[in-house]
Amino acid sequence: MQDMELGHVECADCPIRHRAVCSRCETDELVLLEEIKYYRTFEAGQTIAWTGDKLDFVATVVSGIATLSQTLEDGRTQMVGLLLPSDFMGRPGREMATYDVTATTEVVMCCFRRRPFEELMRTTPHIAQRLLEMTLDELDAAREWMLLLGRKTAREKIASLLAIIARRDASLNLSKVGGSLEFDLPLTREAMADYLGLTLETVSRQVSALKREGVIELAGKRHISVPDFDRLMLETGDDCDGGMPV
Amino acid sequence: MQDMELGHVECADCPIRHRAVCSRCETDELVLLEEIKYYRTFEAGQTIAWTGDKLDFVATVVSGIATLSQTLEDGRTQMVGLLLPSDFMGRPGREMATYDVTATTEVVMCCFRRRPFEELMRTTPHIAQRLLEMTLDELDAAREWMLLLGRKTAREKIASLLAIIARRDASLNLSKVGGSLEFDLPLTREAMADYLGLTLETVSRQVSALKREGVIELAGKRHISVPDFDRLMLETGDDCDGGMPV
DNA sequence: GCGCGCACTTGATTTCAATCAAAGTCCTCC
DNA sequence: GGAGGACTTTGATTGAAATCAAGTGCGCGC
Repeated sequence: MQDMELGHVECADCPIRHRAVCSRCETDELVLLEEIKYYRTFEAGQTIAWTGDKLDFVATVVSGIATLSQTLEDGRTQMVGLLLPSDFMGRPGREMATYDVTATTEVVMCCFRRRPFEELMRTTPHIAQRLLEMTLDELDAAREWMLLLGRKTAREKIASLLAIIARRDASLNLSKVGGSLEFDLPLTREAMADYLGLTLETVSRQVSALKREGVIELAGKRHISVPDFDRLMLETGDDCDGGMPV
Repeated sequence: MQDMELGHVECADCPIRHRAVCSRCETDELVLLEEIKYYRTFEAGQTIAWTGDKLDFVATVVSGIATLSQTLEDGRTQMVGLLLPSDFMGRPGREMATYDVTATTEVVMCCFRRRPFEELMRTTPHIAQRLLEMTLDELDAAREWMLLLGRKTAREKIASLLAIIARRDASLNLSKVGGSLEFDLPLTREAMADYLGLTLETVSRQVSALKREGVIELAGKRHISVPDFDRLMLETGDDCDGGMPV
């Protein structure tokens, strides 16, 4: 039960910590959460919720990757969020899903029934504050993505996505080897395109270009290694003050 | 003191209601808020905060329009949010501004000193819940904007922006005349471009095109009237189920 | 009134990414 | 092992918006 300062709580059975829950009042909450929680598994490609569906639970991603996306009338789609392990899904106080939620890999979720969870929120003030913090983080991420979608070139978009996944992966898996980072892309070229506001052909071309120029190395289609993270960051167009991950 | 169900609270002096505050416990809060509030006026074009600045207040926009924007190293900028009257600005629990905040018109803000406001949040649980709701709304708006930035054409972007401003303006000012809506654009062509991820020339061209085709009418550069809102909505690419404003 | 500056418009050209089209690679299931 | 299909790459061409470059119109101060 370490890392309590971070506001995480380790669940009895889940391998990940639930960020939605406040550390200051953890004991009572854990007891309550244990009572209302259950697990669900979604297979790769399965739709977890369509926009407008009634969702009777909120959940934390335990493993796997899910995406949030929106679609225009004529079928153009834009991914608006990515759910990685430890991310929270669902809106206390909102019954309807606001986006299409899809499992891109097999996804295991630790679900909490909506009503009791909302009750818990009402009686445990810190939970709302914790959710507020998390939502503010999501909002920051969404706005950073707006900058990417509105102003970055295709190459910068790809580099940014790779940098984000690399950083996230490094902090979760500690897979850093020497100065290089390795990870498996959890997304198809099409999903990357939907996330970046590009076509899959453009994604493929830019990935090839980054490979050709030695910014990244590819083993197979999906396994990527980044020999020099700073070099990759240079391609993102961002301020590079963020520094190395981990 | 009507509209209490909406979670608004009417402030003694402000012409607008503060959405940040919960209606259920309004009396105590109002007393406290009165004690820690003060007004600030920013002139058109003035920067309210730069990214990274320490902000010792949170605030509600009373009048005028402010923008939130982010910038890449080489100066490309993307607006990531628009603050209209009654919108809330600032992050409880976060000292630093995450974006550049700029007044595009003269802006009057009703400010609350940070420390007492955060204290109020701690002692009044409903405030965190109210802020959570508002932040979720902002997140939805940001994600809708991601769809616009990533997948819409220039024409659709312009139509979407005009529809949003028209709808918002109609609900605030009840300026609907017959079947048509009229409003003044609060943004320059350049600001519109920054919001939509376009250049100002493209904005100008597309506005001209919509005018030429009778979708909108222009009086001067900034005064717009929309003879048929549904016609405008057709140009946005969205589902048109949202219907007429007001 | 006149000139100045700013916001905006319009035109010509270029460019980056989309689109259209055809292979190539890898994996699974017979 | 080989056929089929999903995913990916690459090439040729098109097209939408950016860029470069003049202009216009309007308000304001002198």
